[in-house]
Amino acid sequence: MRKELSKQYTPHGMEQKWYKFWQDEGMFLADENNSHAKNTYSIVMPPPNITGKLHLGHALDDTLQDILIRFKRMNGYETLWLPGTDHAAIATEAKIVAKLKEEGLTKKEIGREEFLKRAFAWKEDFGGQIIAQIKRLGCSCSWEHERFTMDDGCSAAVRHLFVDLFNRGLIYRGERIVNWCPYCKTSISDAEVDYVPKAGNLWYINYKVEGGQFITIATTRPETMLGDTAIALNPKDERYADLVGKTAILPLLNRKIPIVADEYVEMEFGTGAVKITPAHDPNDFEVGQRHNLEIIKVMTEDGRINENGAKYAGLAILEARKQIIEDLKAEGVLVKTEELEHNVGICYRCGNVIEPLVSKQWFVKMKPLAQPAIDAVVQKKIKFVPERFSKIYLHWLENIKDWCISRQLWWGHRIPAYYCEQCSQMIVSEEAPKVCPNCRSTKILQDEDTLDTWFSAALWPFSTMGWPQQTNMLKNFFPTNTLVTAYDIIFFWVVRMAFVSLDQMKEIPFEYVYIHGLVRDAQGRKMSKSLGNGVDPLQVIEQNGADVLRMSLIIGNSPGNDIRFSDDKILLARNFANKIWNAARFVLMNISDTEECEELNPKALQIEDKWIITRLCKVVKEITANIEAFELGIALQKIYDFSWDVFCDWYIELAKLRLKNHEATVCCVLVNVLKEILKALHPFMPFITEEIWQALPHKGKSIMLETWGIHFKADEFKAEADEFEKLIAIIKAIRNARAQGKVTEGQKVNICIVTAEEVIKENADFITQLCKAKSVVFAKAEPEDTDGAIAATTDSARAFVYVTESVDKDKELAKLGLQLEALNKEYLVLQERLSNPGFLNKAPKAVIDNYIEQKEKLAERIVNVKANIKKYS
RNA sequence: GGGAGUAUAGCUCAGCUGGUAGAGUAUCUGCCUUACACGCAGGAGGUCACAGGUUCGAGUCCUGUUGCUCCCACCA
Repeated sequence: MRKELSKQYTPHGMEQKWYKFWQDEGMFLADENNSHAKNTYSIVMPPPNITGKLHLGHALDDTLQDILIRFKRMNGYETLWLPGTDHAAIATEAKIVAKLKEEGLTKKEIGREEFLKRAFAWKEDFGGQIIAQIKRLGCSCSWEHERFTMDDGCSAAVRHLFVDLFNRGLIYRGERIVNWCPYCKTSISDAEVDYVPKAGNLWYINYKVEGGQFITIATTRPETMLGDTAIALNPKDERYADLVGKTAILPLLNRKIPIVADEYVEMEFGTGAVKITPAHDPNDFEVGQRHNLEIIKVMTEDGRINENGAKYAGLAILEARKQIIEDLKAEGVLVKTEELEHNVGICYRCGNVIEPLVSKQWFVKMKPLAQPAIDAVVQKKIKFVPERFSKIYLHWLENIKDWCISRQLWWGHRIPAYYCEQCSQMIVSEEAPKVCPNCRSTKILQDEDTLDTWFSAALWPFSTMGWPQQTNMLKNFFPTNTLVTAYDIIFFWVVRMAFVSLDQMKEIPFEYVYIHGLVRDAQGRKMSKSLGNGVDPLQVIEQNGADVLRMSLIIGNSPGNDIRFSDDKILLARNFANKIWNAARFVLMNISDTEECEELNPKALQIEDKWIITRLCKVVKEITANIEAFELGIALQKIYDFSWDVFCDWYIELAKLRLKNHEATVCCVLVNVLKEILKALHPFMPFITEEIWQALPHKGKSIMLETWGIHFKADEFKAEADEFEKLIAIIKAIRNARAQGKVTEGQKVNICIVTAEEVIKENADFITQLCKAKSVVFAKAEPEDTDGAIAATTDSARAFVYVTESVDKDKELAKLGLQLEALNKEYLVLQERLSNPGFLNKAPKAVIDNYIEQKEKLAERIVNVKANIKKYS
């Protein structure tokens, strides 16, 4: 049915309408029982966390995936795009703690149970919001399979994995140095520590050595000396050769500590002598292990000095530092103080300084798990796009340390380890034991800690498909085909999915890892809350539509590279949407209600039809290859260029001539080419393409279900299409000549063309039309009279443009008079509105700005018209 | 200290396997030719960071230098 389209593209309304339609009609459904295994395509959506709103990074990530999944769906694949949300342990817990604080409450006061209740309520609120926002973007996820990292199935998978790794000796519990955040009161993994340069001091302190000598050490953290259990020197350091093996006296506490030799000490730094605090420094811990040193913890978990710190006990770290410096000065052992800028580890979540400290934690033994994950990438079973990111992945795995998986948080998967209160027996099991297998006691407590968020995230590609059950979905859709994610998440997530999948499934979790960059602001800065430079994607959707947001994120985007998001891009996308919209409007205005344009009759085609079809086939073929190679930015650019420069600027202009006679073939070509453009564009801009599609005569239900690719044979008309380019070339040259010769639109010209090309001679009407000519004649040789003519030359033709008439002044003046009148009227209307206080107060700012802009443009035009009137009178 | 990216029109960036430099925007000239002024036609604007090399031919490949960005490690 032919429908009227409004003059300008307005997305409002169409998005909800079509999204609901697609979903109601079950178009996103993945048939998990489909056994045509070769014909399936699956993507696992990186689950957004439930702490916040959709940001542009998500929007980009999800748009890329939606393009791929829609493309594959149109290519006939059974597709599964499995969505979900992540509980984001530490981040969510921090938010809830902050909210409690507002109410004057603490975690401990309300207790674990109540805390979890609140956390789940939070999930209901915000988890739902982010899903709604993803739908708003147009993402065609398989929503009936939506998952959450802490739902029953995923939780069971987590316990299964933990128990399995534990039973195989790959999970152990031990005292190790961990990164401790005194604010979040939990350990965090190495990857969660950020290092920032900070101005600090390097203090030089004399330690007395037995026998009366002194040895000077340098430190940036003097308070840790309370836990010193040795001094270390480099074995090659001749300055101190005689000191190794002797005993030093720790100032303030007067503890006797050994002097040891260790390669770790750099002779050039400080004095070449290092105090060793195994409990509070990762390197010192290792030195301690090598030399069998005592480990003395002097810090509490909330960042204070503990009872081992003698008189300093109870002081916060910085207070203790101050006091200790004072006391060292008083004792006369503080030799000097230097300023030193050094890197300080901070918690990636709360920004507070990390204190390394020894504590009992759960770890995953990484070496045996890492190797298969390394092999998978080396052997190109898992392929990174762009390839260079595999280096980051490999480098990380080759230097991996054991993974600390326990967190002292409440929000998360509780560690499935249980302790008998009576006999201290530890039981690790998927289900909580009722009685102790050792002493039959029923007093059993579960480990207080929860697991690192990434422990459950590592299972995501298959826990979401029902693992550890052997489901049909797993059989048909696992391993998944593609993972789309940003490069900043490679260590956190990609690596962990890889080794867990290879260990548990004996298969890679995905074949391609498509890495995209970060979305930055117009100045290239990271978008962040503190800078306030974040662009809210929802607002962009509100103002311009999801299609425009999607296009502005994809255009000019190449794999792995960051993109800058700017108003220019939005404008580009909006203008393009409007262009397509109007091209469709034009086609609809020119076809009759009963037009049947399903099939093209090759015999009825004119040369320009064959030309556009050939160009179309070529471009669709290229676009297909681009999408398959993940070059989505290029693919979209090609659709843009073809639609605008080829279809609109040339074919529609050429078609106008034939449309005067309501010729059926040209209508048919217009409709069919437009349809092909819409199909190619659909993965990128799903809503506008569906809206237009539904307005066109068609048999299908939705453009989503159309088959990708062109129905015509690509090379059939190639020779004629090439011929046609010659006509285009001469038209361009003549237009150029007109402009160079300052021939205005109003001035008619006669054109004489010398050419041997039939294609030019036969299509003189097009030249008349597109070059605004009065007449076009052909000559065998260059005309004798070329005085005043402007020449235009191409490879195959030479044209002479004669300006035959000067501008008819009276006619021109009359026209300009009318124009001026109309413009003035329009101007007055705008001015009136803009001086109306009611309007100014109530209308949205965007509307007012638009009016002001329009008014300015009108004023400019009025000035121009007035100038022209002056010119002619 | 190790590694990676990047350097192309005033600005923001494309440019895949080497073959006559592209887009958007800004700018200049003409246009309300009614699908679209969110538009049309035309123009100006680039030693493709620098220096070498391979090649008949290099923005593209190799080596080096410089600037910017990022990642990893680490600084007692």
